Amino acid sequence: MSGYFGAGTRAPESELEIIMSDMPSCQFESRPRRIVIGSGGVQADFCTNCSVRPTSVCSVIEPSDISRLAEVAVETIVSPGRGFIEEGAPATDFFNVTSGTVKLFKALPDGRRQITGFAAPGHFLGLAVSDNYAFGAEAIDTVRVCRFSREKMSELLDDFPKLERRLLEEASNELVAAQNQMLLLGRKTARERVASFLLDQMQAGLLPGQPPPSGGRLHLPMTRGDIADYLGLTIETVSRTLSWMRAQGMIEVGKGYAITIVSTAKLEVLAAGNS
Amino acid sequence: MSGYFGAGTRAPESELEIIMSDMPSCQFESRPRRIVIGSGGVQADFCTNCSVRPTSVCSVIEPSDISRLAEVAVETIVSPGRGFIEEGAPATDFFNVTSGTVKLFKALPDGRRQITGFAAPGHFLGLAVSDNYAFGAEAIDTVRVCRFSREKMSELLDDFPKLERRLLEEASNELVAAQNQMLLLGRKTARERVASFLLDQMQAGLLPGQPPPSGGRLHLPMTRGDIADYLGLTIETVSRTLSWMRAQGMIEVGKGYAITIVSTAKLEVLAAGNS
DNA sequence: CGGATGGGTTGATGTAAATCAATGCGGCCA
DNA sequence: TGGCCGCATTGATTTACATCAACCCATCCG
Repeated sequence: MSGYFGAGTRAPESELEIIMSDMPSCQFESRPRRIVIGSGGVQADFCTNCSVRPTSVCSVIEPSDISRLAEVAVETIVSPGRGFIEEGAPATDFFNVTSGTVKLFKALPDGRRQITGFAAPGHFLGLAVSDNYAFGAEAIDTVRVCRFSREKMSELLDDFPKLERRLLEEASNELVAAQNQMLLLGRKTARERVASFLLDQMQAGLLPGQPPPSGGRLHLPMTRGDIADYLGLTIETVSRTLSWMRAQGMIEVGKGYAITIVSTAKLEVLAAGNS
Repeated sequence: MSGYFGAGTRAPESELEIIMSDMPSCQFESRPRRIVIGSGGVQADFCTNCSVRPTSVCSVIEPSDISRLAEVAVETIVSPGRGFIEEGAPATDFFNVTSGTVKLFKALPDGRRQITGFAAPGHFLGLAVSDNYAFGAEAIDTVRVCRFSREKMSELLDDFPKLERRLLEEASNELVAAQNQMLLLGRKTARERVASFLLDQMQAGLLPGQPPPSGGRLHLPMTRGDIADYLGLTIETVSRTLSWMRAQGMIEVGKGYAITIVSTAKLEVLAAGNS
């Protein structure tokens, strides 16, 4: 019930920081090593030239006000496997994904993990009511994010009412996705889950800002383990189900992360529940 | 991407309508029979005296502007088992629950159902990006809701910026709840799910506007079937799990809808994953 | 080069929860 | 009053998926 965008505390920033994968393991680094590239003034075209601006929340800021945005945004590069939001940690920042794919997740004390979503370029991260993040976030491939402190975000919201409406739209979209995922997790079979997932991924690939997926060719950046944690299954079940779909002539499973959808229709029948 | 609060079309309303349970079955009634009580002018204290105003989104409207609210709100009574939002139907209205409990759900073509949440008094309903509802809503017990057309809600949002921020807070809260539920549905065992549910229900009962739950006494308005559909289980598993918890001395299962929580600690250990 | 490591597939086996089934109970109404 | 219906509980059986395990194939690196 208290202030929604509570003011966080954070030292002044420069333009570009990099969260390096300087350790072989994937452990979380809550105080990332920062490499500041450039210093002093802000490039005027920093946000103007942003590739995801047309599809992100930033699109509601008029070109004339874009410098306001560039002033408070800090671009950060996160290397694969590295976390940049820790579940339960103080929520100091908001993020906007500008390239790469992020996995969002919650975990139980014993390590069981549920991925609650994948964030593609243009996705806004960090909406949280409490002063702590309700979920963790980790880069799947190399990820670039734009970071805003809660403090500065709050100022922006005061000055640009459109931004608030856009965030509400964003939140509502996520809510709809979350409801779909609850239906999937609570009531769908393994085959239905995987089919739904593949169709969703294809749909996501059709959105602007992504490489055009010609044919039914998908390039999934996440591992089988990630897919399993997203669908509430095990790695083995995901693998077996994909093999089964291949045997049914629904998909082709390429080497690495490539999957080709051969029959959208068959997958849709499956996903809808005609198991 | 189009207008968020699209303007719906709706005939002028009066103050009170009742969606009757005039049929023994529970089938959905998309065109409810309306019984208008009173006519003409609007009571000035309609919203002022609203019991849930302090805890609902309406609280951000200043007392001086409260008449604006009363002008566009229509109170509706929904009898038990009756639906008032149909999944997929055109999203014409927003709702604010003022008494009773509502179940929100999504369904698969073959009838499998997932309850995505229960809405208690003060809860705001109807956030949807598209022009169609993404979920259905049905009264569990006798429910009173305040209804706003999208059209009029849109006007309110333009005039009261605070309302927008409050809605964002509401949406974010729901998002956090949805993420918790995804973790539950994807990764928790039946016992963990039921334990989490009971603790959540106790927590919800402690919030203002609800009858004070003295002791660990809960009065769950929903059936075992509803609980099962919420937790992604079957009726039998819910029943067996409750019986097991009773045998463990964690709870007492009273007649009807009463459950008493004997050991919060034991339930918390269970819910956290120490199955 | 050779061994370690991480990701993936496939097979054998186990099990938690679903399904099938019987019974009890309270409310409703003909 | 008796029969029906919805809801709940409990038992027997089945099953979809998890678990355990073996193996392949890259990539990495000493």
